[in-house]
Amino acid sequence: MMTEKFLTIREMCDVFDVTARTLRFYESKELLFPVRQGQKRLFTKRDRVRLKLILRAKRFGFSLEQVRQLLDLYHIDDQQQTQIRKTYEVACERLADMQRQRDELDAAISDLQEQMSWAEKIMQADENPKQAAE
Amino acid sequence: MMTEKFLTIREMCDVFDVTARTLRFYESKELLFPVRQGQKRLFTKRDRVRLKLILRAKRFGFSLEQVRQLLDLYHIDDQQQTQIRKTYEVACERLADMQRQRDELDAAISDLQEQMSWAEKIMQADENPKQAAE
DNA sequence: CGTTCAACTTACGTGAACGTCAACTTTCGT
DNA sequence: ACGAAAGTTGACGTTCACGTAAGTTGAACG
Repeated sequence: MMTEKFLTIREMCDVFDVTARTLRFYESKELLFPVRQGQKRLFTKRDRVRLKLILRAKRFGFSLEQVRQLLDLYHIDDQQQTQIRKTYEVACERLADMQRQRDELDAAISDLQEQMSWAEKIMQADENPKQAAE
Repeated sequence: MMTEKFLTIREMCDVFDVTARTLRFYESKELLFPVRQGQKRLFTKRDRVRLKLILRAKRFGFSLEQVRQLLDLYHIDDQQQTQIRKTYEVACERLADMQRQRDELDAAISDLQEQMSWAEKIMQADENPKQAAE
């Protein structure tokens, strides 16, 4: 049997460590588009790719609405060509956001490391007290 | 006149582009500690440094509570030495978080750039149509 | 001295992102 | 065939991070 084409909601929950509520909520917000087998949802490969991106982007502080716009870029083939340009522009902005964010993150990491090495010195002096008072 | 030691709430709002409500809210959550002149708040250099970090960290998707813990590292000198070790450990975890996040961000940027260059090709073909139908 | 204006406190309201509970239907194993 | 398990749709509750309005206080200005 080839790699199963669809996942049930429970399988999705296990794989991505989210609740069923979350998946239904994302569907209601048009972030995911599971197909139906009768009443049940079946999540496709595309949904899995999208969910991965959603969770990732969330960790960067993007709102679901921002994520939704971004996701449009990942299924252009489903869309009209006329939409591509607009989507592309949105992507440009998001990309710029992300690059700015990476720069800031680098700066923040450097700052924190500096503070930490400073703290290390303090702790050293505390472990090995020669003259506590100045 | 030396660089003014304190800023009023309004000046803070202008400098950092936040509302007064936000500043009071952050104070109530023990993220900022403006001194009082009578009833009025005066924000110190330290508050300004902290606020900058708060706003930055928020953009990375950290909650205010996470930020509060992080901030403790930046005013060790105010604290008891006994606190340093715990604070240091928290900082280690946050640092790891941030590094993981940077890696993911790099990956996300690459992904997006790839999608965009793909979109560029589509748009090229659309501008310069030789054979629209396959 | 009255008022204007900024800042303050208190408190209720709001949007985003789900959690949780109730009341079904569908499916599966024995 | 039937009861448990899994899935579904409402609908209301909750937490976070503020917004907003109402009423108070204090300094400043004509």
